[in-house]
Amino acid sequence: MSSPHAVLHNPNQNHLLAAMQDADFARLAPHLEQVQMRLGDVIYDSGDKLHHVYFPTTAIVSLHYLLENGGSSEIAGVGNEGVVGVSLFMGGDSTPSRAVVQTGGVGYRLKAHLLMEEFNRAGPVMRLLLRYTQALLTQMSQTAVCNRHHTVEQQLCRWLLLTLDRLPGRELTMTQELIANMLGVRREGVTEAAGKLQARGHISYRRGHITVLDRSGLESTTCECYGVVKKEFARLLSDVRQRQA
Amino acid sequence: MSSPHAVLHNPNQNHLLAAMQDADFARLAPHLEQVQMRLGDVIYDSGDKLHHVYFPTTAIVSLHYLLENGGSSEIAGVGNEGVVGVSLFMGGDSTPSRAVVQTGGVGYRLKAHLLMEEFNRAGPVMRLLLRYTQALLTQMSQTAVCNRHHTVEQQLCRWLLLTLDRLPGRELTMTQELIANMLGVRREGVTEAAGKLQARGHISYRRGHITVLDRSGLESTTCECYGVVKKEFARLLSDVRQRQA
DNA sequence: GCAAGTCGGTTCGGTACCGAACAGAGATCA
DNA sequence: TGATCTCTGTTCGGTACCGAACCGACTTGC
Repeated sequence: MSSPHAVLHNPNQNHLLAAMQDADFARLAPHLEQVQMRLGDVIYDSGDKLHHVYFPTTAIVSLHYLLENGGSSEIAGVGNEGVVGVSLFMGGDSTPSRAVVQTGGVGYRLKAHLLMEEFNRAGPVMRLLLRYTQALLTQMSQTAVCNRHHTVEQQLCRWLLLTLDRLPGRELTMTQELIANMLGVRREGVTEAAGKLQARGHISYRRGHITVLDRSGLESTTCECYGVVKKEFARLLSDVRQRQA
Repeated sequence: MSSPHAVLHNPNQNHLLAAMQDADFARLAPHLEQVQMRLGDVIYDSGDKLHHVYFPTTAIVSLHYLLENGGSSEIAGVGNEGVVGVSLFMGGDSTPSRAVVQTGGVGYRLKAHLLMEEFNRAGPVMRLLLRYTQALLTQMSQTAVCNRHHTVEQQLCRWLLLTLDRLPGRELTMTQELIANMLGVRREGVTEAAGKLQARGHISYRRGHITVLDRSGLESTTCECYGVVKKEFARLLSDVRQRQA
């Protein structure tokens, strides 16, 4: 913490790390390694053995699945509310999915065996990580239902809101092509949906930059899935104490 | 185990129970309560506090999500390979989903606080349950991707195969209407897909009874999702020791 | 053996999304 | 300034699935 910029990037910007009790955090802190996570970086690929877990602060990571025929879909997203690599402590060393950086930024990583040592104390840190995993599980199942039943426009709103919640401002850097990959639809579908949202004054965008003008407009257009996920995250992780940076 | 039928219904028919070490199982066994699980029974509903966990042996339970507009989808299925109620030990007392009996049969239930006592020993039982949850997580994410990218026919094959794997014979008692609810599609879609499968000689059916005639035919028609889920379950739960009944 | 209920087959029009292709506008860099 | 690349807008035909409706066949129970 001797860097003059330490206050700008701090592990406590990650909600899980901030929620740990001081004694627990103190054990881990010396081993937290700040990493730049660049757009497109593959944190781990399908079947990879995990060597680290990542606690994003300003970065956002997308958990993806790539099909044999080239199609893909986002299964869940992980930002400063969570951790990338839950399969490590769940006991499978790997998953059939892939984790890609969706919004560049900073995160903190921890060597796998150090996290496992902490997890195996079977104390508050373990319970926190399991509660987070439960919330992740809700996000995944909601995605499954949403993919089946809701329109591209609704899903786009859901995705924008979930992403916005993980960012400080109200602008996101993201092309329609990339969003299409996330949602598992064609780019044209995103263009059309985004066009409608812009026409209604909910967002404005230009070449890879989307600005949310009317958040409540998005909330009224999206499906119930956004609210369910948010509520479940709040329910499961609300009681956590937040250490200040 | 004094009943003459004890050998017909035994907790060890559930793979998780059978995989426990003798000492662990011995602690739980006296508290395992055999229950008849009837088609349509709601094990728990969205938001319900869990009082028991259920280890199905011959029954199959479907984890469902019911949308505001009446639509629904299966998120995952649980048979003799698993346990219903993972959110208990994951630390949320409830989930936003619902668990419904999809195929009637027998299961064994355990009071919530007894499972938690065992889980909190942080030993092999905990690790087993977490590994199972990881496999469940794979099933859910695969469902999400499958819903987006694959045809009703492929998904029907996936569903038939996964259900078949949990049953002793090759016949399942299930109307097309119920299957449609599982997959989150219209009944007509299931009728059409099932008709094609029957025309090709893969299955035959009549009024609520489906017989699989050519398993490998289904396997060649289904999408990759079936294989991924099966492989992941095998990978995560293969090393378990099976106690004989 | 008849009535009532359940299950499966079929049809029709409508629509959301796909796949491919192309055009223009903004960015980037020589 | 012009060449090139990326990102967005638009079009066209095709298709998988939806929503509603209806009918026949089988099952069950009186």
